[in-house]
Amino acid sequence: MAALETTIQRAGATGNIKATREDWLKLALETLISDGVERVRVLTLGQKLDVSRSSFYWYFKSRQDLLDQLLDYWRQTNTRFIVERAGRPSATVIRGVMSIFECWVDERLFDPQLDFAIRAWARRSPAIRRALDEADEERVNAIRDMFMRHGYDEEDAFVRARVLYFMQIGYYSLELNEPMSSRITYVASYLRSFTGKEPSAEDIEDFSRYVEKTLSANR
Amino acid sequence: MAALETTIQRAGATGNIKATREDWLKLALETLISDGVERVRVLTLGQKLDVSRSSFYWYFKSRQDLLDQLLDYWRQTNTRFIVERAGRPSATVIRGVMSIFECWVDERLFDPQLDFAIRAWARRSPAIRRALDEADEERVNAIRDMFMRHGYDEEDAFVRARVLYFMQIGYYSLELNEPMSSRITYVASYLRSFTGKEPSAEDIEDFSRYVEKTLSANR
DNA sequence: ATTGCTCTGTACACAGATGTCCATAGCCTT
DNA sequence: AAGGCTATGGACATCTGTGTACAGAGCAAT
Repeated sequence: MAALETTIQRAGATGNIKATREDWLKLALETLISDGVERVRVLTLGQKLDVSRSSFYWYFKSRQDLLDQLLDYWRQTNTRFIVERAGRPSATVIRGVMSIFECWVDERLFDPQLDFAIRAWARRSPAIRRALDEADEERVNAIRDMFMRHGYDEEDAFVRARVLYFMQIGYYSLELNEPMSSRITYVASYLRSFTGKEPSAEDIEDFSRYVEKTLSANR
Repeated sequence: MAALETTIQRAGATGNIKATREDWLKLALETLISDGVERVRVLTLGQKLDVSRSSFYWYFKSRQDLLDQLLDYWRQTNTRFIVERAGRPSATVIRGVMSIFECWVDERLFDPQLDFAIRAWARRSPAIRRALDEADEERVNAIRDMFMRHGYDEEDAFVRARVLYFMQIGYYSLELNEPMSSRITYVASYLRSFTGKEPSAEDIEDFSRYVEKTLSANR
């Protein structure tokens, strides 16, 4: 993502540039993800970029200004893909759930660490809280609708959507760092547990193929 | 909990006491729960207790010393009750799961906010990380064993334990603040989803009764 | 080569946090 | 009432962070 932008920026830069606006943003995002908002600090970022803080205040109005933009970035990524995947037509529920599972497998679709960082941030900022609540509701509703399209009644669809979504958020909360190979071992069990139906051998096979493809693409 | 201790302490106190060790600890715990470790600060706590920081350094070696004791408190609460509830004999899986559900209903058994605070803390402290991983594993294993006692094979039991536990952690991560009345509306659906079996009317009734009793006891 | 624009460094003011030192207030015992 | 001990207040040193002011470096266009 950033490599390209940075190159473009640097090429179009006019003069005496050590750190571009994108450098600051990118490092801030990485820091938000790995360490949380509290650690996104102008001083620290500047030290890492080996540039003084004036550079920052040239590009950004204040620290708050930067944080606002980090939130915007999140808004435009994580939720969008879940809703899109849940909305795709699918032949069976199993296939529908598999479609959503793709988000948990491919970090280009859903970045759990970023989501987690936002969640922590929301604990102490009402504005973030609001944005997050909206996102969560939008996601659960999209998953519920998928279940309903496959004939589950509204309550059951809602509960199953929650179980599926909350379970995944919970999984990320634990930060287990399991390799993908162990995670997919249990796919059949998860599908059975989430849908109440038995996945076919072909379902499992197709999903494994998708995971393989994704892993090599992200390498 | 704290009212009693505080009274005892104050009674036994010898002299010129404005803030007891327990006052500091209790406020620190509350702050940890509501705002996270980063906000557990000697200065801030002192201001709230209306006492200078020297008082703190009389009781505690350092801020770290205080934090260590907060972790100990957590160690001795949350995990213990989950394991205990999961280990109780139960006539059916449904009853077994209900037994664990009690922890999610009664904050005297499991304090989700505290657990969450520890989880956030673990992100930036390897020592906390280790303690938390151990606790998570212990909890999942206890739930898995419960499923196995009711005839689920090991893999299925393990996945169901994870779904149940992760789903709950995920639920807390979202911090929905739903009233208990809406939460119990879906109990039947959750039981069905978690066990793959149909709860009886009596099961649901008994659980509602338990919730009622707990709510009034915690009031 | 001069001018102008963009970006950077240095310095300053200020706020909030930790930890240490030491005098002493206030109760308890004798 | 005097002394002793516990707990507290206030001062000081130090560190980390934000934000502002301003001079000036370095390239680009003229």
